[in-house]
Amino acid sequence: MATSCRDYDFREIEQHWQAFWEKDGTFRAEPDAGRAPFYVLDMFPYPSGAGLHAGHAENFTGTDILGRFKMARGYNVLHPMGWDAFGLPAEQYAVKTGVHPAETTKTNTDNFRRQMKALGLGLDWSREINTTDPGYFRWTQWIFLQLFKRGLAYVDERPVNWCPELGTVLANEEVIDGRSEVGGHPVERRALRQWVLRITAYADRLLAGLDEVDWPKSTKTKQINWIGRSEGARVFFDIERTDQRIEVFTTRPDTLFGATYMVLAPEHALVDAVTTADNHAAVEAYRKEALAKSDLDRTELSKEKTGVFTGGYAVNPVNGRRVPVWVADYVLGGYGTGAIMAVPAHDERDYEFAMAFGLEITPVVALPDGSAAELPYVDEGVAVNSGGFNGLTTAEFKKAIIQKLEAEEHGSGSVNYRLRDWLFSRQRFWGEPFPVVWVDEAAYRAARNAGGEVAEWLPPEPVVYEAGGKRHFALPVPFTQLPVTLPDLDDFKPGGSGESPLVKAPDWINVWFNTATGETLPGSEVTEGGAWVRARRESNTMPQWAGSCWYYLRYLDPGNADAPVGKEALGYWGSPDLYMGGTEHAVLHLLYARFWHMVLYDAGIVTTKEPFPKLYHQGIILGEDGEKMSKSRGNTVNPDDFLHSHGADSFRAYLMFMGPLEDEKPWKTPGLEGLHRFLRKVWRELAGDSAKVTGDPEDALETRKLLHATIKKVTEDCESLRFNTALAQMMIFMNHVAKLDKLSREAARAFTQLLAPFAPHLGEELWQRLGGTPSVTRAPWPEYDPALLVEDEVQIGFLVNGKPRGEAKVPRDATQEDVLAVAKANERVAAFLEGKTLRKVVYVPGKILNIVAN
RNA sequence: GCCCGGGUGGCGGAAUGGUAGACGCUGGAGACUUAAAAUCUCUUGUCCGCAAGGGCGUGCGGGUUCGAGUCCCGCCCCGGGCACCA
Repeated sequence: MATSCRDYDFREIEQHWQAFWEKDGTFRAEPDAGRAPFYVLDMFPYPSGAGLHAGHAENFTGTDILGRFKMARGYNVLHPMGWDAFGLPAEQYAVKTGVHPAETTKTNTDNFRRQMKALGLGLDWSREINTTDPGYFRWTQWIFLQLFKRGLAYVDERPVNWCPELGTVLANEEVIDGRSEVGGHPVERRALRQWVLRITAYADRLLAGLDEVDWPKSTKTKQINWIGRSEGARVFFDIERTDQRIEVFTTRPDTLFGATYMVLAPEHALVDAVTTADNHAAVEAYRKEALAKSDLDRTELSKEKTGVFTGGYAVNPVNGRRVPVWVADYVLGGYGTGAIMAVPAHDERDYEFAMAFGLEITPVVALPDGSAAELPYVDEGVAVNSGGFNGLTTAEFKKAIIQKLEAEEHGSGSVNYRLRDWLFSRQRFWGEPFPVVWVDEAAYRAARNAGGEVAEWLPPEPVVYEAGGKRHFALPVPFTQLPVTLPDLDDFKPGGSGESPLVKAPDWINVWFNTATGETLPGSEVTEGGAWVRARRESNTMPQWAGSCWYYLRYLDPGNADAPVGKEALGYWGSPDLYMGGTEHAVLHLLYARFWHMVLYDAGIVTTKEPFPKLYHQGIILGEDGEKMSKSRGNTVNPDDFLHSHGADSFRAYLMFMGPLEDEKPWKTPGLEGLHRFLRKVWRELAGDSAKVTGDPEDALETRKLLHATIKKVTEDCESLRFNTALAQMMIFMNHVAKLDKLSREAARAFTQLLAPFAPHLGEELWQRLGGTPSVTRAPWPEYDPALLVEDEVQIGFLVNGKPRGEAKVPRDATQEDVLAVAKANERVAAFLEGKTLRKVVYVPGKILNIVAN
């Protein structure tokens, strides 16, 4: 039943059809072998307290239009939604107010869901997922076990932002200019035990896979740069008077003869071994100072190079020269080997350092023509001062020197990555607990020897850390014991020692653990011996990225209790046909998710190498002032306001009409009013009291032609997500209809179908009023008749020497001679040709005739 | 500094190498109305001109082409990412 409103009462219409979709189950998706699947996926939102913002609305409207369009084209469309609901804001709110993060999450997701329904999004709510739901994170933990078992998860001491005043670790975004965002307390670097995932083991696959996906070029480039593969060589330099050697990575092994000193990063393990007694105090002081600096300070204060001589020397393996070893913070501990051979003649940083400290500079590369280059010269050239290698080009030299190094066991060809392993733990409450307990060595051996559930998930090498003179061994909480849920807490303040608030639940953190079955009991219970050992749970939680790394799989089979996703569901739906979201996730989320997908591929869970074959970014919507929306600027756009004042259909249509979906563009409320006017006009022409659709007249040829041109344009534009030009074409059609006295029912229905994905409520209402059966999304999409798009007469522009001088309609198949005759007869053209000799004529049928004359 | 995008009317934007500015907004003039709203009509790049029409115009400078917003070379500016990555 349509509504009975006489005017375009969008409030009544929108409510009515939202209720219909819910009752009808219009967007419920079930596998159907008879229909081709189409899976359209949005980056699921973090349900913040602020509610849906304009960017969300743009993102979800775009995918909704595509989904509805594909439904009408006969596809079985899956368009699901869910919540990336673990994360910092809910926890911070809990610390402040005592409200449990789960409660905040519930409130916020309810609000988001309400807003999405009010936007008229055709989503399958039966598949809604939430990363904080134990039924969901049970599988997040299971995937962690897969990583753990494969040796891809390990623990390491890593520096974090530690705020002594707050007694907590801070995320980078909580630190502003070296002080805590809350309270402005000083923040320092402090090494804490962390879980790390070995993403670097997949660096080459992550790089190679980019060739196989249809992604925006800029996003691929960002990932390529982030992975940062570089080819070069590892070279060993023996340290004088010790049996140790320093390993360096260089992309320019051809400059080895120019290595006149070496630099170790302050955190390098061999600093003590190299440093002589005389220099010990100075080196130690420098080291302390450097390590206290944050990454930011270390790079920002880097205008002048600093460093200190260790007093030690190493030996250049190619020429036996003694080279002094320095410590300087311009060498990064985390990249390469944390040590470099310095070639000041051919590296700007080394040059600057050598100049500052008066170190030797030996040029070993000359310009390609053999003449001396101005230093520092960092490009390729020909070798000089390089013994038997003189005269070789850079490329030849690289090959030759790597052979020599390998033969003499002083080095080898090598590949290095900028990509670091993924720091995977957070000292927070509101995240997935790790399915891990810590035990002593005896318990570890017991679990290993028991060969039970626990042993099944153990990695080949134990994961171990040392503290308080003891070694702690990680045991997996096996799959059968998942999920490991969060304990009840009413105080979410940090633990104070740098540990998460979870340590405040003594019976949760300290447990009895069964080394055979993996069962746990509260530590305070009296437990019999046998396989039961004392254990301490991992107190860290996983980062927010974890839940979002695999949610696209869970949508396919959200209720499955036996697997993260069933083979059948995965086989039917496959990968998302389109993944839409903002560019802010171009690197991290999309890289982490690809990494997990590859691990799941190796584990035989998924059958595709890449999770997201086609990716699209919607552009940022700026405030009315052309600046980024922000509360402090007061230029935010709240969808709720406009849904109420202009309606969801107008809001959606305007969002799509603003410009290309992927472009950054400013919001303009008068523009929204324009689209609202357009929809009102559609109502007036097709459904209002003065509607044109009465009786059933035959449309004039011109109207039919325009309708079919519109069907073609809208169809093609929907396929390629050019929604702005699709709407422009629909406006052209309506402008034409406005001039008519009557319009056929058939044409009105076809137009309604074209409009329906954009303005779905109005679409359903008109569709029913025009005699259709809801939902309009189930009616087959209109086809255009190509014969109607062929014009008998075409407009030709006349150009004289490339400048437009007139135009005329000519028969479609007119010859160049015919058209030239018409052009010459044109007054303006004739005037420009007067007194000139015709040199050349270019005729492009249907477009232009260019007469070249002088 | 390096790597990506992008510069078109008053504004958002449109244009397979083929008549630049579709469509929308804004502004101006008018119609309808007692009035307003709504709606409709005309107009709206710039300069010259009463007009017909003409000159100039897609960040700047060159080039290719019968023809360039579109392709090539060199700059400038804006946005984003990375940033001592050896």
